[in-house]
Amino acid sequence: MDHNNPSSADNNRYLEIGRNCACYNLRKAARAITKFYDDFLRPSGLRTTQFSLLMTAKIRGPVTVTKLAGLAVLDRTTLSRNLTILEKGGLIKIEAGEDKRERQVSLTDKGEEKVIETIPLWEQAQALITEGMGEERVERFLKDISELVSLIRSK
Amino acid sequence: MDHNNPSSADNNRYLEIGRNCACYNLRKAARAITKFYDDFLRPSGLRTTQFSLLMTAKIRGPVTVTKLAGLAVLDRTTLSRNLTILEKGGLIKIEAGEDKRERQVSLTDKGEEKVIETIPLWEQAQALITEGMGEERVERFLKDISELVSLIRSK
DNA sequence: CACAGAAAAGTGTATATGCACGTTTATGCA
DNA sequence: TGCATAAACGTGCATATACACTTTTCTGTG
Repeated sequence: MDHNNPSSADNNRYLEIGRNCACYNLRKAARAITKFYDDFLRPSGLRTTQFSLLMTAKIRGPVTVTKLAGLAVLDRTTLSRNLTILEKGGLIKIEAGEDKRERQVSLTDKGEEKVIETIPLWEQAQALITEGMGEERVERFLKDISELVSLIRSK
Repeated sequence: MDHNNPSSADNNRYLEIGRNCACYNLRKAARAITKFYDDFLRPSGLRTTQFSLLMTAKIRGPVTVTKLAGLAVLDRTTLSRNLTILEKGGLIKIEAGEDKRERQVSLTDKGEEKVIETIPLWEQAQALITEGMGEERVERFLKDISELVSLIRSK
């Protein structure tokens, strides 16, 4: 029972925190899966963050920065800098709206082409995850994630 | 059926990719939950990343940089920089090992105190997540996450 | 209309993240 | 023993992330 080590109970407590912490484990998984997808996407020159943003801008664009940030669960100022990179790469255009405060984001032709070129790479990564975990489980997992985000946002 | 819009089928495809992408949704959730925990931890001056690192170093320390990186699913060079910040804050110490290439990481007394001071803040955040999702579901979710990470690492 | 306040966006600063590459130290084999 | 190789770590660079603060523009109300 380790009577000689007064800190062993504490240590178990710490281990449990590490095992149970939703934030720690979610971040860990996000790092791992980001690397996994990034490795597949590398030939395209896009990172997953950039690919996701292009996809969202493609579907919802033209869209304002604030709206896009809400959709992507991203801080507006973070998005602002991410967009700058894509704009420099000629993949998106950012234009003033009627409301002069707003900036409307949309894909350029080059951006559209890049998305089309990258989708097959994404599919390779996604397929391996789906095969590995099983389709049903992935679906359940994504549902859990989605509800977790809703929960957090409601607090 | 939207016969006038030749791209509507494509658009549905894009929407589906966004809904199904494990990477995108996991990253989104990680951002949301990081902000959630960070808000609770703020009085401590620690971010969740730092708290997690201190906890891991506390449990496993003294431990080498490479080993710690493996435990935290973190690139070694990322960890190296994260550790520098904690060292400057006086929360950890990094000492040369017998093997002169290695650097042994462990908590300082100040680091130990900081962990103890921060745990109640972490508990507040964690409790809200557990209550909101339900204990069983959180457990299942963490299990899914853990197996996803194992799956990725096996590829 | 004028002005207070809100809304949209950007900047300064700091942390977080990982790839490519280089340096130091240890190890194993000819 | 000497040298090729590997292991451990750090640095340069670029992207990702968010908070605090500022600037520009709009909106509603007296």
